[in-house]
Amino acid sequence: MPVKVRFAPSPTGFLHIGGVRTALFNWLFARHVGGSFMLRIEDTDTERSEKRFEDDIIQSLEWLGLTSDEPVVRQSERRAVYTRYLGKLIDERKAYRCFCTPETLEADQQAQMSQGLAPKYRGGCNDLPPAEAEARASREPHVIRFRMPEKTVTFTDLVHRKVSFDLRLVGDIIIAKGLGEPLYNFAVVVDDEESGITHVIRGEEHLPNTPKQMAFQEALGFRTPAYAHLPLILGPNRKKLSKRDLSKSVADYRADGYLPEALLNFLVLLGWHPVRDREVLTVPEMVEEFTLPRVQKGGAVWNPEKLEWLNAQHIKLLSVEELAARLEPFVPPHWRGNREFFARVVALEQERLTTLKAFAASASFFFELPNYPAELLRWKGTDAETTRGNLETVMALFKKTEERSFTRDLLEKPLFRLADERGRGEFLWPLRVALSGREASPGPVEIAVALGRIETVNRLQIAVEKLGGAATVAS
RNA sequence: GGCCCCAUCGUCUAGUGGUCCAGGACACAUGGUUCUCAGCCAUGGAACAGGAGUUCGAUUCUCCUUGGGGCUACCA
Repeated sequence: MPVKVRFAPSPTGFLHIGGVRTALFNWLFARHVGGSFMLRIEDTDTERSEKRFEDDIIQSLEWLGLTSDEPVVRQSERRAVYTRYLGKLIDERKAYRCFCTPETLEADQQAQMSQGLAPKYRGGCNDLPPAEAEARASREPHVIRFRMPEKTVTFTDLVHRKVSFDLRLVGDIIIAKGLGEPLYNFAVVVDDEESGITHVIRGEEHLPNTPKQMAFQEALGFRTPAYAHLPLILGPNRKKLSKRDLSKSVADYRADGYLPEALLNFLVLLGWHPVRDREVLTVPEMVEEFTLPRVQKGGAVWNPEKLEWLNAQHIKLLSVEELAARLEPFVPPHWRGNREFFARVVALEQERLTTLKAFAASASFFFELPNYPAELLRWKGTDAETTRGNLETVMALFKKTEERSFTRDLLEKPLFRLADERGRGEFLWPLRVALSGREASPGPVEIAVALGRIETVNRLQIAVEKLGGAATVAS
């Protein structure tokens, strides 16, 4: 049977990091073995499910490149199917209608827990004669309970190895609020069977659900897929990452200038490790190397610094053209007016960038005349006269340089000879500040070359004037 | 409370009985690199939770303790 996996989020919130990790591992597993991956929207809870969340999930997955090989399935569109199986279970006496009130149930549950018992249903509806139950069903609100077999279930989890649960402790759980309203555990089993899912890869919080779902499969005559429960992603407090820890959704990371491949790279390393120690991986490399047996058992704490570092690494991996294209949504349109110039700036900033978003702030001086106080031009208290003299010297040098010789190679030599004569700090610092207006920026020659001769001289002129020099050296 | 899962540097992890006085990455510290910041390079500190057992030999196997986590909904 061909391998088939699914990612089955419920649209009750924006797609978050934990969800992406589950989707990623499913997708990688499918790609690695040549199987298929599908998306199923688990919207059986009509109260909490919202269309905008579903849209966000689909769009985010698309941005990440974790796309479904098949049309998206929505549980809300499959009610008739669940109803049919529910009816079958009731007819076969494997499930029954329960008329107990939530209040009664909760009281009994409390009572059991205070006695140190595992709370389970003992309300008595399991003994109701079928005819009577059917009669009451038409006029009384009720739920449907599954007659849980009294036995221990043992199964082999692909990451945890052997796991076993005693179903006697679980009892007759509710599988639907009525014939038309199935609950999670039941709907999952039906859909996985009908979709031909061979491997269920999901978060470890579902481990206790597995034996229940296996009991349903047995009752319905379904096959049992292979299971792999992934370790949880933990917040700084070592608890399951919640929306509170991570007010950030995938869309937020996108807006903050993270690359999808960097986010994926970071996530794949949370609970999995390649055979070799190389950690910066492209998506094709992840597909190539991913295997389930190398998945970790313990939970992993989310650490944003490493994500930043990986993002910087992936930015460096991009070609200048590609990076320029990805930067588009993050910069004012007029910056991109001159494509050639924009590319030159991108090339300069590439190695110092950690996020796409940071580009606008650190590169703005290339596109707009910098505004800075005159004092900034003076290196460690060098007096204004000396500083101005140094700037005028550079300006003179640049002015007599031919346009075609205004390159990094040809400029560096004479400039550094001068810098050695005048003192590197005293000479280079004011030059760099004159061009960038910043305390921190790329090197002066690099900026000058990117800016071009005319604009460079122009900015030097402005700096000289700031230091009280006359605009004498006009050309 | 009950059931289940887990346990190597601060964090992510390598490690499947000897090759481990435990390796890599992030972060941190120090030094180097054309002024600055970043980057890059080098160096450094930093861990097998504890106790029994199995074994000639345990980070690796078993058990217990401790610690952490998940589940225990007419949520998923």
